[in-house]
Amino acid sequence: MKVTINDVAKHAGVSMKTVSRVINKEPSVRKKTYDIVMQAVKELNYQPNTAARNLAGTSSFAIGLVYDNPNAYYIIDMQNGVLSRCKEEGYELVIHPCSAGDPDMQQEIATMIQRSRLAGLVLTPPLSEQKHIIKMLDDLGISYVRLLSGQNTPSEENESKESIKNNNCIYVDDYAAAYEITEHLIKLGHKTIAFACGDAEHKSTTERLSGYKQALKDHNLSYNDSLVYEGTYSFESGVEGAKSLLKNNNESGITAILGGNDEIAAGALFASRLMNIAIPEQLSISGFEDSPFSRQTWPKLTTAHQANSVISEHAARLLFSKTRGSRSHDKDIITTFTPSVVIRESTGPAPK
Amino acid sequence: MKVTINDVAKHAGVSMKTVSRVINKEPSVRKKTYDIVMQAVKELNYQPNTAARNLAGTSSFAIGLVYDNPNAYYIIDMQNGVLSRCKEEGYELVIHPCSAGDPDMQQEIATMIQRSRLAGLVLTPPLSEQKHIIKMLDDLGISYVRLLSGQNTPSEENESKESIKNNNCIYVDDYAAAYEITEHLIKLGHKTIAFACGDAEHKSTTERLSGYKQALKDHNLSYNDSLVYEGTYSFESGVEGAKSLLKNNNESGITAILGGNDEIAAGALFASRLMNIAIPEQLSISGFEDSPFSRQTWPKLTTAHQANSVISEHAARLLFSKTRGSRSHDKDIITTFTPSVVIRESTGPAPK
DNA sequence: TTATTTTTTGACACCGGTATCATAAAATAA
DNA sequence: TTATTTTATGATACCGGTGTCAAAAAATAA
Repeated sequence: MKVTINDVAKHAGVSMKTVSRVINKEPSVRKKTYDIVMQAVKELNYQPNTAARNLAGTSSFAIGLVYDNPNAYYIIDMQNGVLSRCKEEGYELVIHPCSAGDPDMQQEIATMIQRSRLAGLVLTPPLSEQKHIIKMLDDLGISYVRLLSGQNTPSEENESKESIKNNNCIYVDDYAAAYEITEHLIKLGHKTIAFACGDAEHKSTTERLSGYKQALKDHNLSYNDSLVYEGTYSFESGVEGAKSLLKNNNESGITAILGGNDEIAAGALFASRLMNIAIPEQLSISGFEDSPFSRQTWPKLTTAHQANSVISEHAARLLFSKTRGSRSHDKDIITTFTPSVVIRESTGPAPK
Repeated sequence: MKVTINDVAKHAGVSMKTVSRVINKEPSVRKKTYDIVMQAVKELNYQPNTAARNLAGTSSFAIGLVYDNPNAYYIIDMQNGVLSRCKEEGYELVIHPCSAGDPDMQQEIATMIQRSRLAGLVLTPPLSEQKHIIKMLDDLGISYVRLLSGQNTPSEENESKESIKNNNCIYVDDYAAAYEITEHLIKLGHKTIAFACGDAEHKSTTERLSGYKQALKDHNLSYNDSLVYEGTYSFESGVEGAKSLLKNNNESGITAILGGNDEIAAGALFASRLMNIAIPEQLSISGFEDSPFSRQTWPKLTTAHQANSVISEHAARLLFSKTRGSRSHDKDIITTFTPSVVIRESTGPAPK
């Protein structure tokens, strides 16, 4: 019934260690031997037992994906990207949702690592941005890859002496994307552009805000605190944000709202409906992320496309390249992604 | 650094087998011994190594969740529900997205089971409804739990002689829910109610359709094929469905559309906007599932609430109850869930 | 050809638990 | 109290691989 490495060895007429070498693609196995073994593997349909490998080996064949993010689309994309890489490498994925609020989250993560003997971890924001988590992982001596908002400029991480290494990060350049999308609005003639931010604890929030500010500056538009609504990355926050920004019959004269993400934008859209404001005729609204969401609102959202599953796949690549010998070529790993603007129907020329 | 069962045994002054008994809650351990061991476990912060347990034991400490469903909200809920139970029981979860189209999906699932020595599987629709999958699992002799649309009536599964057992299913009574939601519309005075269906391969589609039909019948409304649009469980299908149903300036005189799920309903909403139809004044639209989605449309969707994470948690319970001794009390397991109507703003009295 | 180096292969001890079955201790019966 | 039954505990052989290191084979040098 179940085929073990010994069966394969016998079938191929070699020792089990040789089979082990073959399935692990270790060097110094003669081509001929390799072929014979692979043949046997195929004929018997051998599947190495993960538990045994994990137990015997120094590093296990499983990595973890830790997230604290309520955005289902985002999470699914992350999972799928990492998963596809895992499959490629014959690894298992242990998913671990958690909530930052939880006081024993750290303990929980540590427990998970120990129990499953994880070879590494992929961390998504905002967890990836929390120093105490990083510190814990460093102390544990486990390798990990962080998904981060920002650019890959070492100087920026000025965490002084004990500087957190930045060769294990995948960056999403939210700054550039926000700049681009703001510029898009400016080019449409908008002069009073508001920004409905996401959670302050996400670095992406400040990155996107900076890009927005810089774009305004570069186009000689003045920045105004009152045009920034500090909320969270949620639909509800988008609703509240829009209401707040457009209060008193839009006394600020806002003609465009940049949403911190698609959900915020959708919320703003919703609020606009409540207030009887026509989109995009009276008000332009743009999102961020290009989740399926953005195609299901009315009107469809202009947004910045972020290829989450690709990003997470590269995160996994990076992790594997550090974990085992660099089986996957480091050269193929992209470490900085810049979302690109996707123009749909929620933005249009500024009203007269 | 890492604590093994032997360390605990030494610390507690017992044999490692006794420790094993304690952590597995096996009977016949004296209370006193139990306490001593638990004390040691705590003091050393011992975490049993999953790989070792999987390898040594007859059944492993991991279950799998297999799904082929593009609905992110649904999947996340499923995962979280199962995961919470796994945590409780000290199991790992291996997630496995797959696509029914894939010809070697069966092989893939078999491989996964073998590699990870899974103790069991939770199957979500539509996979849970595919006979060849079930057959394969039966042949493999692996235990599994199916999430199914329907009621727990043995007679219904008339798969003849080799009758598939139905003591390993969790049912969602879509029939009853559809009946209820249709009745809601009827009571609002609607007489021409259309139904935009989901995928034919989902049993939920036929269940919901039956409920809809029965409600019409019980209220002396005639059923009409032309009022049923056969689509898929997607936003786009909702758009197309509504367009098709309301064609020629709504020649059929439809006053309400029942969406097969929330996405379809959202799509129908979208289409209505395109056609300048006011919701709910001119047309009522209802969804199904109560995903976060349904609260983020304009107007918010009347729908049938389905507690996916609770459902999947019970699926996991059921699986565990079959896998190991019934540590969790079977009595606590709910095997049939009936979604309940949630009334929001997308439905209203039928227009004159 | 033989000696030497390098490459390929294999024997065997683990990894950290669980399963089995024998043994010791406690409970009950005589 | 002693014999008998029941219950709690321990000794030890695995589970299916990987890591180490030594032996065998092949390649190269002498």
